[in-house]
Amino acid sequence: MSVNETKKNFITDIIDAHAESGRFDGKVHTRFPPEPNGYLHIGHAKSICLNFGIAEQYGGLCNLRFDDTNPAKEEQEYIDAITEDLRWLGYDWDDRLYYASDYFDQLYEMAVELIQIGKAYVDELSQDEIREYRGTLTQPGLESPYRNRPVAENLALFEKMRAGAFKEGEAVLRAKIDMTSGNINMRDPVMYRILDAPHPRTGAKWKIYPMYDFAHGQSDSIEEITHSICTLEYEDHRPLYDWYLDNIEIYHPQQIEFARLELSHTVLSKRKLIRLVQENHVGGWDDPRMPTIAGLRRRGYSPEAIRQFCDDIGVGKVKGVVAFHKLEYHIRQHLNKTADRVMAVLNPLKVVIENYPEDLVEELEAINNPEDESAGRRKVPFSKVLYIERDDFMEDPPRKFFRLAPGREVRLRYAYFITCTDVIKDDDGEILELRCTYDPTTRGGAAPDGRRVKATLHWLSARHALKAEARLYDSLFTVEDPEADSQKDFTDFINPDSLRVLDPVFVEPSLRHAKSGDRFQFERLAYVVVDPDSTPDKLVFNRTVTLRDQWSKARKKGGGQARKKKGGNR
RNA sequence: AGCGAGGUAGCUCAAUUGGCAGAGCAGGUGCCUUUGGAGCACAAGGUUAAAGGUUCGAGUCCUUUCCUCGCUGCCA
Repeated sequence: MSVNETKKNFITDIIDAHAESGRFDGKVHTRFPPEPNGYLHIGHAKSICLNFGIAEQYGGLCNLRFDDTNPAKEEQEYIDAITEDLRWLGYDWDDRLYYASDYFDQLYEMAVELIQIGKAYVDELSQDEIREYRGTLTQPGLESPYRNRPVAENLALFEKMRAGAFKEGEAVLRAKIDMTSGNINMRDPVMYRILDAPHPRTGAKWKIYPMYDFAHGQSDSIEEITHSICTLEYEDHRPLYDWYLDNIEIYHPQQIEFARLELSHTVLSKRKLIRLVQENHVGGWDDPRMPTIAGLRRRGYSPEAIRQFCDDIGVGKVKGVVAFHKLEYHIRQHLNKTADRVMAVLNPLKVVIENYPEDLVEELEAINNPEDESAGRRKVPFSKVLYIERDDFMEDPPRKFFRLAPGREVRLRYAYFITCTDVIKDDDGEILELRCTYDPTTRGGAAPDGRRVKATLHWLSARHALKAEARLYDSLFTVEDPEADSQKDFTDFINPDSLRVLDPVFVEPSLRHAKSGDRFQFERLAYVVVDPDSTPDKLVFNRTVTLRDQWSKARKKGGGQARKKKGGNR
């Protein structure tokens, strides 16, 4: 996997500056800290590539740490899925798999320490009262009446919280910082709350759980992380991150914030993704239309393409929206080099070669991947009755349509030149089949007399073709930003044609033993992947992405009949 | 209004830290082609949000203004 070793950005600038000043002895140790409350998505991939990538770039290490401080939301299913996706993306953390919950005992001791030095207190204000006392963005907050309890009382109360003597919401442990701070995170933030929920890892041992802010920095510290990279919305939390570390007086990593990925034509918030799943707008977390890693995998995306994409978009502090077509660019780029070409006909039109012998079957040689000679060659059977794509024939073709038409000659890829001699229709005028003749001297697709044709068509021998199912996926949303309209719900913009199932379609017999996850290019159509729903009797193909299509682009622009604007004013 | 962050090509990012504003993608034009794919070539795209200042020299430093985003969970 080629990674740009010299890729520079504002984070590497910071790291280089640290190396210069000697702050971390030139060491680089990062971590990827997902909360196991959902599946990983393409936005996480950016963070993953960043954290693991930077560690690799500097010869350092990157830990995997599950940020599991809220048992009300977290599940083992997500831990397993996240682990699988990370491995699939190609990352490895050796034995450095950690959980914030591993540190619950130490965190508790740190809290006790802060109480002892008078910097934390047990507050018995209700949740609503705490909100009122907090003040607003423009007005300072008020100190809680419980703020100045004696240390001994705080210690006893905190112990009672731990022992389960309070119910949820009856008491919290707060840091004693500054209720007038312009940064609301510093207005005596909650350190511990009571949660009456079993934890996936610690079970019923704890009744109190640390908040993110009280767990994250110390976890980084315990693991001796040097650079704690997170997204922009934690900028306001950095003073608190620093405050805990400084007051507990332990090793102090550097938090650095970057702009999270925004992608057009999709949503990336866990809240919205979970709604797509729960409201059955999609088939699950791994639905090929989902921007999750599992979804992209099932869609046919490769780890290489995702990593290249992340490398391409870079990292900065400016929020922006990356066009979805950029992701598509990278998967095309990778699959063009690696995917074997095969022929498939999605919408068949029967073609009878009138001058071809009735029972003859020829095995014609086809190139598996013109971009990769080592992919080798295969045989494709040719016979008298064929299928071609219905779109590849027009009875009355417009000017720039180069494919088959009455009287016109085209090439069948790797086979022969054929000429359309007749169009057979039913009573309604629907085209049933085409009659053609072939030129035996053009076997393999080259004309000895040097004459040329303007189009090359893919085809299948009708009696050898395999039936299969094709799932044609398109963008899940019809608009660039489904969240832009505050009057409407993002689900209002779901594309009703985001999945079109074609059954049956026909594919060449060489595909008989294709396995789930195998990726191919259906020549002239699309890149596809074999779906896990496939059975030995019936393959199911998911369309990953279409090929770039100049013809349909030209057609959209006005059928190729370039015409000058009237009026002529500029 | 308070605190914080940010504004470089349509989009995503660079600019050797004060020294000729450059790439990739998208869009455009042409070439080539046994995928209308792939590939190749070329052109275009900018008042660096704005104004002022320092300087031989400013995207970069200073001042002011404008605009965008985040923050008032016992979520992360």
